[in-house]
Order: sequence, then C-alpha cells, then structure tokens
Amino acid sequence: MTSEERIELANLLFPNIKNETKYYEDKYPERKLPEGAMVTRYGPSPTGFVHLGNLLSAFADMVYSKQTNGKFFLRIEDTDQKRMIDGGIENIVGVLHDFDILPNEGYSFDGEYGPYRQSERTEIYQTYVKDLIIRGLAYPCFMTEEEIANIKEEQEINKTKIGIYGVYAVDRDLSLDEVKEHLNNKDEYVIRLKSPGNAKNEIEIVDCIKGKLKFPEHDVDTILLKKDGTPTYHFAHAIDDHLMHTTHVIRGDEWVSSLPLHIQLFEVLGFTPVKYAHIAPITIKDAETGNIRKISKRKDPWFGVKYYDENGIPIEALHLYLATITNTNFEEWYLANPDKNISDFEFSFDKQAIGGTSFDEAKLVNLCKTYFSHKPAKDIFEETLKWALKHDEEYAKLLEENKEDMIKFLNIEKDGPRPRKDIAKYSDVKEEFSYAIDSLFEKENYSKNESEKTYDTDLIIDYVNNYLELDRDNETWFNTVREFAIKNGYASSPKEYKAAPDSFKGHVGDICEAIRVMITGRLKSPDLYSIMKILGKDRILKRIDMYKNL
RNA sequence: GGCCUGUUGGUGAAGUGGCUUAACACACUGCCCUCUCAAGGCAGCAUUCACGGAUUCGAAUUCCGUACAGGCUACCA
Repeated sequence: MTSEERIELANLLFPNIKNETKYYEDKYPERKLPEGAMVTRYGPSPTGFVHLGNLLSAFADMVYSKQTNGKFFLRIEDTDQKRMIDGGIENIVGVLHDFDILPNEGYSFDGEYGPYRQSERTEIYQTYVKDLIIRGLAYPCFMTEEEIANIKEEQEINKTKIGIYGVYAVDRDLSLDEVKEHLNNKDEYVIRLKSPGNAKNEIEIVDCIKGKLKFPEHDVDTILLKKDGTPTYHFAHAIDDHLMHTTHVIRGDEWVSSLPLHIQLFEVLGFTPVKYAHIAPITIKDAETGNIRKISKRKDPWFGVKYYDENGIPIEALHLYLATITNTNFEEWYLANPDKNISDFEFSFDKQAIGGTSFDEAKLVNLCKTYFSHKPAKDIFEETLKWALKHDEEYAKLLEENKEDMIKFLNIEKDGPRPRKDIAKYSDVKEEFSYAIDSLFEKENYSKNESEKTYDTDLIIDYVNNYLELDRDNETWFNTVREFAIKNGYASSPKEYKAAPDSFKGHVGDICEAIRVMITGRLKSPDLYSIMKILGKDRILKRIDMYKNL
C-alpha cells in the first residue's frame, strides 16, 4: 500500500478520530518531579477479588514512589467488559483505603493525567492505532476464529511457535481494495501490530529485579485493538504508561514473557521505554504434595484480603510483613531498629527476591505479637474496640463499659524492656483477657480452667482476708505469700519443696496457682498481683465464692 | 510442543569466585531465670546449597546437560 492508501485506510477505519497523537502528547506533558523520582502505578482489573499478591505489588508501588518523592497512581484496567464484576472498582478502592496503601493520584483520587479508567480512554488508543496504520505498522485483520484455530492446530502438529506471524499473518499485506471489500461485506476485524521483529535475533532486556533476561525478538502480529474497538492489555499498557509518564512498571512475574512485545510496542510507537520490575508471586508449598502451587481462595484463606480484617490482624503488622517480603534485608533491619518505621527503611530492587516468595504464616503471627508488644495499652484498647465494633458488637459494648480496667489489664507487664507478647490479633484480646470483665467472666465461668485439681477455698479466703494488701510492691507482696505458705505447712520455694517433698503440703507456687485459678479461671496468666490490684478485694472474694459454689 | 524463570535446613531466607567450618529470623528441642504463662538468656538444629559433568589453585556462587517446580503461549489481565 502506498502512503496515500494507508491514510485513506486509516480514515476509513477510524472516521471519528480527529485528533492526532500530538494532541495527547501536549495534553499530558512531562511531570515536574525531582531527579530520580519514581512514578509507579497499580493497575488492577475489577474482577471482584483483591488478594495478598495484589496488595504486595501496590505496597511496593507506594513504598518506592514515596521514598523518591515520586508519584503512585491508581489506574483501573477494565478493558475486558466480560470480566467486570458489579462493585469491583469500589471494592478495589475500599481495600486500598482499608489497608492504608493510598495512591496520591488516579481513579477516585485526583490527577492531571486522567481519565484513569481504561474504558474511558478508547479514543486515545484509537488515535495511536490510526497513526500506526498511517505509518504502516498496524493493519486490520479479518481472519475468523475458525481460521485461527486451524492455524493453531497446524502449528501444534508441526511443534512450532503458536500465533499469527510470518506466513500465518495472511492479512498483513492486503490491498486497499481487498480491505474495502471485507468492509463492504461487514466482516468483523481486529487491528494487529505489523511486527517488525525477527525471532532469530536475540534481545537482552534488563529487569530491575531479575537482572539481564534474554529473549528471541518479538515477531508475532499481536492484537492491538479487539473487534469491539477496545485495546488489549499490552497496547493499553504502552499508551497509558507513556502518557501518564510512569517511570517504573512494578507488576507480577507472569508478565515477563510479554516483555519482548512491550519493548517492541514502545519502540514502534516512538516512546521512551519504561523500566520494569517484575516481582515474584506469593506462593505456597502444599503440605500434602510438597509442591509449590498456586494459591487458592478456598485452601488458603489468608490469601484473600478479608481474612485480615475478620481475624483482626493489624494493618501496620501486615505492612511489616509485606515489607519483609518486599526486601529480604528488611526483617533484620527492623529487628535492629525496633523504634523506627517502615518509612525509615530504604527499599531497593536489588534486595528483592527473584524466586517465588512463600507465605510464612508463623512469621506473620510473630510480627503481629511484636507489633502489639510495642503498642501502648491505650492504643491497643482503642484499636481492639474499633475492630470489635465491626465484628463483635456485644464485646465492644463490654469493652466500652470496662474501659479503665481493661486498659489497666492490657498494661500489665508492659513497661520495661521485655513487654509481654501474647496477643497476635484483635480477636485474641477477648480470649486472653477473659478474666478482665466481670460479666464475661461470670458467663464463661471456669469453663476454660484446664486444671483437674480442686483447690482449698478456705485457705485462700483466709489469705485474702488476713494477709492480702493491695498497695504494696510486687516483692513485698510475694514475701507475704511466702510467709503465709510457711505458716500453713507449704514450702517457701519450689526448690525447697523438691528437696524434701514429704515434709510439705506443697509450695508457694501451689498457693499462687489456687489463687490464679479462682480469680482468672486459668492456670496461666500475666502477673498475679497486678491482676489482684486491679480487681480489688471485693471482686476477688466474689470470684472465690463463685469457685466454691461450682 | 515452544519460549522464559526458578531450585540453599522443619519454614521464610542471606549469599553475585577465596573473609562461609553457609548469616539472620521464625518454628522446634533442652537448660537457666521463675509463683504460672509470655518475655528474656544460653545451647542444639544443613559436613552442605536438586542431580550429573565442565572451567578454576579454589564454586552455593561461572558454563553445559538432566530432573523437578512455576509462568507465558487468548479478541483475559
């Protein structure tokens, strides 16, 4: 086709496209950002389900742009109407808010480079396709599904690469008259790239995370525009990331195979290439088979984003976990700098795992415990209340009614360099502090008491009435327990008891155990004296009475 | 079938030719501390980096082959 014929063809195909590409180049100028600033983007499809893997890539987008004073924007990639799910977009935006991974530009956020929803950008894509046709780098293809299926079958038999390229690209060099004839017949068509590549050439692509990658040059006439006129992912990616001036495309591993295509698209379109960083997917080693397998919604509930909210896993703790899988040296750094925040850490692509990252639930739990141990009691109370309001209204009410006590209980053994680490999630609080709220304690009673023993209530009542003083320090208190033990024929220490078990009824520990079971309903608890101080004598005696009347 | 990528302990992993007799963390086990737990302290936990070969004075680290695993190979993203 001559250049005049190509212009005629382009106008025939896209009569409504009046703008030239220059219009958009001018409309979306270079960003004014400091040297080295990274512009990243999160581009989800609204298919209705956001999972940990999505969150991980959005987290990386946020963190890298933030530390370079760049931009992080949200783009909705909804070019496939078939996969759209009602409320899908709202869900994505909601999740981003819930998990505090907030873009500073994009769909539902502000920005100068919109629209940030691909379904609203059709005209832009078509403008660039029209230009490509004029330049002889794209063409309409009228092949039917059957024809393509037959070619695929033939290629499978011949064990060659599958796709429309070389001799298989039969519509590549259609004359203008042939195209017109198809158009007159109302034949459906797609627009394909007229790939200039040769698969015999080897090209090298540098990925920020994976390093040097070698591929055969791309030579497939990939579809740019589907028959409904909407772009494929690949084409939309090239146009959008160019016009929105993305500097770093951080995305899942599954895209590395498309790299030769994407590089070629940028070349053909005359765009300066973006940098790519492909992050390894989150995987799971199947307990039964030992194989690494895809994560499933059903088998791996933690993969779905709801899991974290429902179980009351704090968002900050999840951020900590995402940071440890984003950079392999984060964990060590955080341990060495417990008083610092994620934003103090400098993330780097070199420290990003190349292979698949397995999800380590035990590690998450540990991170959560560390998180809670650093939190002041008041904050834990407020956060737990907020969570309970959503998931356990009855408990939330009790929390509000017992706020002062509850904070005191949460504060036990919190001071000092070795705070307790017994809460991993908000949902643990109710269970761990079941003795803290009277009405809850009465209701649950002693059902959680694992002890088989029965304890001497008279002995303990005697102790409480005649020996217990609640305004002492811990050491003084314990000395009085010792005295009481000796007076009643108990050894003053476990060691003493072990040396001569026959001469004693038991040891101090047994007395403490009796008190503990009667007032908390459990064999294990944080510091006993602190608990007693908060409860006060009346409630202590009331509980002992409850125990007596079991 | 073709094209890519990966494979280090129970787990997550560090490691980019000699500072590695393989870090660190989690988990686990034992001891210590101790009124019980949690926390903390100490100790133990891969003679070896999927397997085979090559290069090298020297390899977990480079190269080749094999096996296994994952991804892509859609008018899905």
